[in-house]
Amino acid sequence: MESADIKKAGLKVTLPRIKILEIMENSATRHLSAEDVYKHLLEEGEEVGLATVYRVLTQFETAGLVTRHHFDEGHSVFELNQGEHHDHIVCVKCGKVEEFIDETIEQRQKDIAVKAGFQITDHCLYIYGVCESCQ
Amino acid sequence: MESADIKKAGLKVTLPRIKILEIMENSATRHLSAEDVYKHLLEEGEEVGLATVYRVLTQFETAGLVTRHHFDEGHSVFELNQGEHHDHIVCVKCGKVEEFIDETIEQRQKDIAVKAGFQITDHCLYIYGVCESCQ
DNA sequence: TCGCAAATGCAAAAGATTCTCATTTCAGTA
DNA sequence: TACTGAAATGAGAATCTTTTGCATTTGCGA
Ligand SMILES: [Mn+2]
Ligand SMILES: [Mn+2]
Ligand SMILES: [Zn+2]
Ligand SMILES: [Zn+2]
Repeated sequence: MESADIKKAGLKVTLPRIKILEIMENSATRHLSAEDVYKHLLEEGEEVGLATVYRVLTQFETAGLVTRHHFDEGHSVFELNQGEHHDHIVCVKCGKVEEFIDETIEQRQKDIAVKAGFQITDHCLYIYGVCESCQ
Repeated sequence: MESADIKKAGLKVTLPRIKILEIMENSATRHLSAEDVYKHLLEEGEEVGLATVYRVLTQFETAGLVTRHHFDEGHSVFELNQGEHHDHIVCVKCGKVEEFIDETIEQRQKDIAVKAGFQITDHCLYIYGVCESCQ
């Protein structure tokens, strides 16, 4: 994930875009809100506006560089699209997020969509629960 | 679903609560936003504030009378808890929502949670796609 | 290096939801 | 049935997240 990917997406390679990509690559947590990204930028002393963060993340989403999630929190979170599709299990106490993929579930979803006459564009499965260390 | 259910939830049986319950029972669409409910109230000439609608829906959710969903729309939608748990397939063009339940998926989710050391509190599976009449 | 469309920062605006507080309405009791 | 206090409500202000308008800046191809 680098400047080349930004260019490939038909976007100009600008400092805010490079920085945002870097932050999403190097952050300790894979799933970041726009506000999270903005705070990282401030910490690094970058003069990037919050509006730009929102704009860039949306553009990256459109370009397929990141995925946007709506966990039960009232704001979007974004993650870099590296590796393949996966789903999420979220701790309702500490917010920890683990990822998983289950081929059986994936296949059943396709079957369900066919049966309902839908052409799938996307799907998301969120399991909420209490993680081991929060129990 | 009636006044008795409101009382059972430890809530006073008030006119706004009764009306909101009625609307959710009789609406043509099972899945309504707070704004939707509010509009129905206005149409019926009820003088109920939007803030009350939000308050009541949240209370109903806590009491287990309704379920809140976060489809990819930027606002919550609510549905009455009648019948059992189910998941949703949503048309990204017209917004139509169909419901389904798949025992295999339900079981796999439980297995996944156990493997991850989580105690499940809830889960939701949204399939997005284009419905038959929108293709 | 130049020119210009694309991108940005800032502030204002918008959309969804929550909160404050004065007033009203239930629900239990006399 | 009337009385009383706690719970609930309405209206508007406030909050939170996200988007937009616009003047200014910045990549990038010529
Ligand atoms: Mn993920
Ligand atoms: Mn439903
Ligand atoms: Zn936890
Ligand atoms: Zn449709």
